[in-house]
Amino acid sequence: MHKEVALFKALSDPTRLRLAVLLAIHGETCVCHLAAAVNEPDFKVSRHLGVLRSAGMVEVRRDGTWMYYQLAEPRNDLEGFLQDCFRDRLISHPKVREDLDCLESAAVAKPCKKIESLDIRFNKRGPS
Amino acid sequence: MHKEVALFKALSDPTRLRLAVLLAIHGETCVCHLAAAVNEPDFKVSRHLGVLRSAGMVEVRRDGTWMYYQLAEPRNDLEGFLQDCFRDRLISHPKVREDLDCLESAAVAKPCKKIESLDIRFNKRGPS
DNA sequence: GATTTATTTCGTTAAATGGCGAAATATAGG
DNA sequence: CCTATATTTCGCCATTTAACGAAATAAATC
Repeated sequence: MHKEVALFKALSDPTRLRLAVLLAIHGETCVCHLAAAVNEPDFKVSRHLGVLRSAGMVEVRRDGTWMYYQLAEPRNDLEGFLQDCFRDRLISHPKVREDLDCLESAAVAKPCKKIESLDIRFNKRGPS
Repeated sequence: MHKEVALFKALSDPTRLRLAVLLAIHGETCVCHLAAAVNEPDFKVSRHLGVLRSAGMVEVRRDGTWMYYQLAEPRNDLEGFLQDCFRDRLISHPKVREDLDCLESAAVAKPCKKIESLDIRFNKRGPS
């Protein structure tokens, strides 16, 4: 049951849980915006994302200087439900709503380049 | 989200996860049988059960010198699903099956008193 | 009082976390 | 091409937290 233990351990830190919930609700997001959302230094958020990645919970994609993280495809019922739960239930949690507001503000104040161009092309807000 | 973090932290140890799964499948069980099931010393199992209790995952009932633990009633969707998942999915996990075999052997070798009398009265195996 | 079961305490060891600075990676400008 | 800048990650160390083993303690029974 090493895999299940690793999954629970990855979610057993408040910052990591907040990051996982944000990714579940908001979708693909760059590190700097996540850092603004949870109000923690970049290097700390980066390290926590690394832990989530080691547990197989998130995937990362590079675009220029930015690294975009998103939840990985669920590998079993447990992971699938947790993602559903994060997206559908925890969205009403006060702390999550607060984080989402900070994320939105950060995305408006300093939109990442690639996303910005997407905004222009498709006339809608990008994933980050 | 302290409560969710505490829940995940409680399940982020291999021994505790095994104990939680055993309780989900087998129902109310005394400490000595749980210790035999996971093949760990009593004091260690007792401590881990204490952690699960602090997280609100399990309840305890005293009967003579025995302490009977069982999963607490789920307080939300997350806890409810996890219990369902433990009971219905992880039952096929090799380690869990092995633990269940050890639990069964221990219950037969040294049945607890109260349960033994229940066996006689109802002519079926008790919860432990 | 002795025995059984379970929990707690204490000291040690291992692991996780956080902060700071440096190093990688990529972009932009001259 | 070189430098400057922005974003992210890594290395190192200090601090905190968690887990373990052995013995001591508590609670109930015989």
